[in-house]
Amino acid sequence: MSERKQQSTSWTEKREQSSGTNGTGRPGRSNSNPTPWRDQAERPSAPGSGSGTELAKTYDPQEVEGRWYAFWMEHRLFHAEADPSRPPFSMVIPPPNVTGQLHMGHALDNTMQDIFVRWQRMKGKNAVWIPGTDHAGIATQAKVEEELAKQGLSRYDLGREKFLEKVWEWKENYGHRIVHQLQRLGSSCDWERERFTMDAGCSRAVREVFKRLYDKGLIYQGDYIINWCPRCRTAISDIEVDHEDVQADLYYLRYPLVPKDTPGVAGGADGDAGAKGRTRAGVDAGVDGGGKKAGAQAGAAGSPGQEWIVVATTRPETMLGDTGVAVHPDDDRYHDLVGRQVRLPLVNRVIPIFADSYVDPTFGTGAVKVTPAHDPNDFDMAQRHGLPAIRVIDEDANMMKSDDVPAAYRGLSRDEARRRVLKDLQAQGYLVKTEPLTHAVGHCSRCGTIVEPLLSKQWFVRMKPLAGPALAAVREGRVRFVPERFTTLFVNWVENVRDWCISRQLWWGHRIPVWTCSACGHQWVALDDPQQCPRCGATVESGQVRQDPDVLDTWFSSALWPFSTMGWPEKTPELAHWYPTSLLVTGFDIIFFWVARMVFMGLEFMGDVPFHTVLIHGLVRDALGRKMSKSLGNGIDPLDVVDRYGADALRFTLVNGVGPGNDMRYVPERVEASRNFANKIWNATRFALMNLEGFEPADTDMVGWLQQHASELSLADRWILARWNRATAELERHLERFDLGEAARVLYDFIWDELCDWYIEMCKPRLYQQAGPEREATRQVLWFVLRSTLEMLHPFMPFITEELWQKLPRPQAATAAGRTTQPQPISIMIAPWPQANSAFENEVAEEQVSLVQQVVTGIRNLRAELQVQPGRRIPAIFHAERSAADTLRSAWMYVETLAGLDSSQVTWAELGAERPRQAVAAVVPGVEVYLPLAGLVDLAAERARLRKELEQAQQEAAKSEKRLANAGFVQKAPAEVVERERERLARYQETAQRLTARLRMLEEE
RNA sequence: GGGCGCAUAGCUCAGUUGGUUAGAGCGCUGCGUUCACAUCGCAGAGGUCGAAGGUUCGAGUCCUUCUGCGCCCA
Repeated sequence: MSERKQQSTSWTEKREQSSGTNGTGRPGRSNSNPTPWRDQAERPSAPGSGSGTELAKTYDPQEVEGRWYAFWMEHRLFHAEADPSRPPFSMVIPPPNVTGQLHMGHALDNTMQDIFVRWQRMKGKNAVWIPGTDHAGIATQAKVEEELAKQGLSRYDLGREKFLEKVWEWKENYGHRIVHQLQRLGSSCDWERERFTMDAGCSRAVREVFKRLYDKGLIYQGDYIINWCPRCRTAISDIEVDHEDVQADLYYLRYPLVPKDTPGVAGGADGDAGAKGRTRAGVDAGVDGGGKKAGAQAGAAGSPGQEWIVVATTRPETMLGDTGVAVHPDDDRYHDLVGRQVRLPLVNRVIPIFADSYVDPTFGTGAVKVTPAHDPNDFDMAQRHGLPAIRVIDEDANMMKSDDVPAAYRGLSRDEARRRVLKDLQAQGYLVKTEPLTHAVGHCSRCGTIVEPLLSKQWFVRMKPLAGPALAAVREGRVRFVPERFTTLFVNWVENVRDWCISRQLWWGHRIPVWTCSACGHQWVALDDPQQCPRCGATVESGQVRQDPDVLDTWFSSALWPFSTMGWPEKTPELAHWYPTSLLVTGFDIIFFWVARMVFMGLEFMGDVPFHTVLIHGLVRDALGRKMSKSLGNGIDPLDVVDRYGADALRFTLVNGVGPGNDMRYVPERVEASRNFANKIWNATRFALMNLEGFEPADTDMVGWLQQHASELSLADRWILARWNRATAELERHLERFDLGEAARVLYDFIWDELCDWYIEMCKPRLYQQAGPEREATRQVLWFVLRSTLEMLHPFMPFITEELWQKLPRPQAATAAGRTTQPQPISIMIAPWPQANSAFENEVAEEQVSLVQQVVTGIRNLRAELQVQPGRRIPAIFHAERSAADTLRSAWMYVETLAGLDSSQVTWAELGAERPRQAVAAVVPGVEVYLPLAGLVDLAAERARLRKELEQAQQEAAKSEKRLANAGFVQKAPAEVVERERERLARYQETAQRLTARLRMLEEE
């Protein structure tokens, strides 16, 4: 059953086979890692590269994505070797179910991880993202059993060994589907390190862990009540049970009391203890409780003078297994009855009435029947009071064919049994009444079948000793949850954790490594399959030494994932360098299943937490806000979305503007918006390339270049660098806080609003002018801003950014002339991460462009109101303060172009000069612009418009005045805030004043 | 019963150390095909930030209560 590694991707058929991890638990290191750096001259013509000016008018992701993924794989850019000389960054993937296929939850989870690992890689970290799948015991076994069923076969027909061969076969054939799907998203996992929870290495880790826990007494076997799924035919753990409200009935049953002094009833020894199907609860707890069995005759329901106790139950069929009736100790109604006995109808067993504070006196009659073998709470009570547990329901959820079950009910399904029991109880006068009741019923989280609580012999892990250190780690902040609110969820669960039932009655999984010798009774755990009993020498061959037939819960192996994937229990360089991992990204739904258990196991076996930060995200819901589910059929296949809009668009949609930890709805319009965004970047680059013909980027860093060329920069150039610098710093801040929603928004706004809508428009005049140092400077700025912005966007949209980045010119002269030792990266994936630098700050430029924007927008507004032809150049009259006039004159080219003015018909005057009459006006702080458009001006409309503006300005001014009139504000608020408020007031007052003047004038007409 | 989350423009959602005029996408209105982009551009309309109190000079943001919806645990 050796596991063969099938390294393959959707696109890279010819990729050389790497040794990978080959299931030995040691990541392969056969290939020396070829340097991912190459000189420009050696760079292969980029896939599909052509001259940039040939860029298509719209972006076609289908044509681009596969190529680049193949390129990355070919150059092993996802692969990392542990390099102690560089700071580490590591993540392990939450292993998807090997039978699964990609859904939106995976898409979100993996997009987030990919963003972080690509970001950290570009920052120069020794970054690795270890992928893999889990064997999904029940799910996978069920899949294969389904296949067999089509041929009319069951797994029992094949036998265990043959069946497992089938499962492995199935896994080899179909298990890579989800891996290919992850690759289509662009996931930059180190596929050479791909692992599977049942590969040799992980299996070794499982055995090692089992043995150490067993030897330490933290794993035990015992008869306890567990959750049994009759359809999966296995035990499942508490958290694999989903409680759903069900409309049901509450039945009130009358149990006749045994008369006080009936001889031969009290103290009857239970001669059947230990008989088949009957187990004494409390044995393991050390409580010495004797069962009671009476031989008295059943009394007829209608006997005169008969006393009763009425119990309420939702599961009347379980009454066959009742071994007691419980009431609350403080319940006065039943005080006298505690210690008495009842005779169980239909069964005739005599059982005691006892008091236990678990009982809720307000529920039903305040008296409950106790069925220890089929109810967890009853089981606990039985343990406390030493009552026997009698199993009456079997593994198929049918009534047991045992002496404990009256013959009439043996073999019936639990539902049928309920009907028959009720009928008989009613016939005999024991059914008092029935009430409707909505209550929570446990369902198997995998198949939805109603879970049957069963008393059963299973393996358990003691959780309390493991939970302590985990709590401490979280409380001390060694493991941090983001968003923080998930910490309490974790802590509450861990504080109340119960022992973990780890055995599963399946064939597919890690078989429990416990052997028992029937010759001498020895039981032991072995790391390697034994041939004989170490104590008496009895052999496996003889059939005297047997391995436990059950397998372990899949989550047992998943709990070891952060270190088993790195080669534990060997001491590997990977563990030394990359453990603890840096970040775990997952959904809140598996905090208990997986996150908590990894923390437990990591602390126990590695002596350290498995990760420092746990980033929790929400669910992807459908457009109506419903959970996506198979049964509803409302799931969206992420790959359909990728086919249609591209992986980049899907990725961006999944993170853009999503609040941390919040659920999100999948709305197709949002993907379209992201697709449009991709197209916007595509066309911005297309424009740049059309204007970068013959351009050679400077062979120094941008800060150095700026120092040398500052005087050649235009206002727009200085402005975009300042804005770029802000965006860069802000992006970094959000990424550091793990807030991808805000990070993506920063990129979106910067690229669309500032880079495309303003900078590209503003730099056109210079680009269209004759060659010279100024044009070259602008080309350098355009090139730099675009390229570095692509780099910052790359973690979010890896494909399109790579495609465009490759098409942009690179500083090739530098390397060719040997003037720098810094080689050029062959891929944006390993380009250095852009960093903000104070050299780019420029508040003056920002203020000046802000004025230009206000003036331009004001003029455009007037043009739109007056329906002036967009292409028509119009005259204007500027009244402006000195400084504003200076700014506008120096930025005249922008104003003229962007506002569509005819410069030969523009006149200037001081603010306050006589205002023109037949004109509309835009009023901006420090500037009034008049458009003398005789014939177009509707004075009534103009007055109405100005009045509205005046009203707004007055309102704002009033707000400021009020604030400043408040002594507390002036005294207590920071001086900076007060100063800003004063400026604000002055600005609005000035504007209001000028609007008033203008209005008065127009009203004189 | 306990805990958590959400409630902001017609719709879907951002808005974390409390501080200018609360933002985006989609939708809507008007105009527009001059060579980056109609998967586009320009301009615009649209919100008493669920309700009521409180803290504060100042609250969408912090506290309390309430209402409605959702989730988790018992």
